[in-house]
Amino acid sequence: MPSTITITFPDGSSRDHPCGVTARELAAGISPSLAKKAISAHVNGVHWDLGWPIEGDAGITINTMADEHAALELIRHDLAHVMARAVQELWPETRVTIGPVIENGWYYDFDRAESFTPDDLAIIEKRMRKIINAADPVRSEIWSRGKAIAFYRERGENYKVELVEAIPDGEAIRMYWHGRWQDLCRGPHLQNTGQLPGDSFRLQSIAGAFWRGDPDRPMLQRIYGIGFRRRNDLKQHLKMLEEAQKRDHRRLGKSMDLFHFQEEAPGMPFWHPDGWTIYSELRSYMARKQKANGYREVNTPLVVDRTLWEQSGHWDKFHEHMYLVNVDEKISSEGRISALKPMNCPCHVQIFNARQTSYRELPMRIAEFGSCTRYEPSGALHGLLRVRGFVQDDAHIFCEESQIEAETARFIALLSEVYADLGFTSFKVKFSDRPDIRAGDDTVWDKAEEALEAATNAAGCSYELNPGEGAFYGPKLEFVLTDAIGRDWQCGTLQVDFVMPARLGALYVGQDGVRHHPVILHRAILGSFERFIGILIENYSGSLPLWLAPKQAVVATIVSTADTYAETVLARLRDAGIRAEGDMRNEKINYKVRMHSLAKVPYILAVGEKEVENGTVSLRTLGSKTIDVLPVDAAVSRLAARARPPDTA
RNA sequence: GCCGAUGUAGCUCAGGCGGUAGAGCGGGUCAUUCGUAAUGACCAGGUCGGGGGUUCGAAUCCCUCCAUCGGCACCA
Repeated sequence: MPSTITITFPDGSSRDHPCGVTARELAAGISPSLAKKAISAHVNGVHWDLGWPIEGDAGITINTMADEHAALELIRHDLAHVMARAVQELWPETRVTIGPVIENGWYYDFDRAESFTPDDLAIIEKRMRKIINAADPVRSEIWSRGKAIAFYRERGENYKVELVEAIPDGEAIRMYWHGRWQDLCRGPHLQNTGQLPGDSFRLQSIAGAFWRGDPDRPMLQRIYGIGFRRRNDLKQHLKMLEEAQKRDHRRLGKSMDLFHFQEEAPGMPFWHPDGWTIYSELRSYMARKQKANGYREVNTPLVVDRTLWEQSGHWDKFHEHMYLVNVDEKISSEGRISALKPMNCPCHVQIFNARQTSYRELPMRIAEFGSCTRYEPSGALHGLLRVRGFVQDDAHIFCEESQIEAETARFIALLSEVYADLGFTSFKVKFSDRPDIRAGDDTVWDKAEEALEAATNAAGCSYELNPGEGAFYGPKLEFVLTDAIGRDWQCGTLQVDFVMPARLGALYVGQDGVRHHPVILHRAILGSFERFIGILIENYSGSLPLWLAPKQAVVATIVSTADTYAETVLARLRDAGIRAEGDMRNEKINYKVRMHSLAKVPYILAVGEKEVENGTVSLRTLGSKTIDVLPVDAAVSRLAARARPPDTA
């Protein structure tokens, strides 16, 4: 190790320092105020604790609270420690585990026999402020594994023992102290707890979480917090959450009278007329899009004998999540067990297998708006976003290996068009590769993953890796959309499958006259109509584009003498294919405008004495205060033109 | 499925240390005929999620089941 090292600052100036100098000392060398304001450093690009020694030549920047990224990271991380300390001070019997930074905040998992209550959160917050006010110094040391394990054993912190044991050889075991309170942590951290803003954080919720995500290990109690640099940022975030909750599709579904759920059929939506209108419009649109892109639509049975599911491998992996179907023994002596189909692929393969297919017919694209039913775990159900009964916009592309690339590009293009039409211009793409439990040997998986990866790259589609999350029969691309409060949901998917064709005996005759297994591309664009509509409602806050709006226009009378005229206007709109309704109630126009605006009806056509006299309507557009007075013909043709679905416009 | 919370009128919610329930919106009726985000009055609506227990008496306390919400786990 050299005795002196060269430190270079962002302005390009550099100086020699003794090896092992800390960023805190460097900051102090610049100015006392910087030493006080400093929160951390970046040393050769690595986020660095002010107290860690620097042991080689380095470029360094000193961070203060003005450096947003570093500041938020530290604030949230230190708040996690301060919260854990507060909890252990209040309830010393609590064992601590882990507490990472997450988006907007942090969580910490605790093991404690008694449950935390919502009231406890305020108590913990108060204690945290006390710790912040104490401005206790933060320091760290690197310990040997043996010393750390002994330390935690003695204190009964068994989870920490397990964590220390799991740290790979050669990685430092760093021990941190916030005042006298100790935690195992990679760091970095702030200089002292007093650097934390005491008014810009909040404990949000308590939840259960399995230790190490393993359902066979103990259930811990997780406390979530959010933290920011300034009180205003916190307030803004809370306000945003509140606004987001108003967009929740479950809430809008109720207030807009689109659908409901009830105890007798958990996870199975009852679609009301207006909700079903959205559904039907979307389905017609998808049918046209797919037809125009070379898909043939089919329909397959809802109830299928278990032998088919055994053959496909779904029985083995998912039979606990399948609805089994049988009939009264007095009526049937067959004794067969069938299942409601949880997915469509084996059925589509039956259609493929029903006759001999030539390579000339490939790629063969078979689509179905397939009704599927899955017994999802009760805790997974979530409005329309996770249901037990749903319809997939499913299709299977039977093709040769050489066609994977072109078909992938074609699919991604189609999906992008559809998403853009539906208001989603940006979306996440995840690449999920082989899971631990899977069908097919590794050579098949190598081939499938390589093919999908190459095809995705060739299509110019960037993605993030999602290791081990593929389907049991093949790797998949997931097209992910986000709900009102930022939760991710897989909607579209593309899966490359070399396994199912062999299992289900799918064959085509190649150019060489020999039979081959085709490759199956499993794909969906929306995923399920249910989930997609849920996201769609949230994305538009219920104000759907005109072509999807259940009620496109309301003709509202101002005086009852306009009733007859309103009826004729209404008839004209309906003749033009507009979903219009009349409001001839004995109410003031103010009331009607308010009511239909709240119901998010895109157009209100008000008619009173003037309109009757001139053959006009007063057209009011949702979200706008201006009113167009125009002849009925003009209004009808304007609405009709605007109401055309994007693929027919 | 697991941890925790919640469940009162169509909706949003108040109340309830045990003595059989309230508001606002919505709905109905009547009056009002009004010009772009709430006209007024009156009326009807609830076995307080289901079942069981304690009690003279349970919406309120206890047990249990169901559903929902927030997470975790799961997601073909």
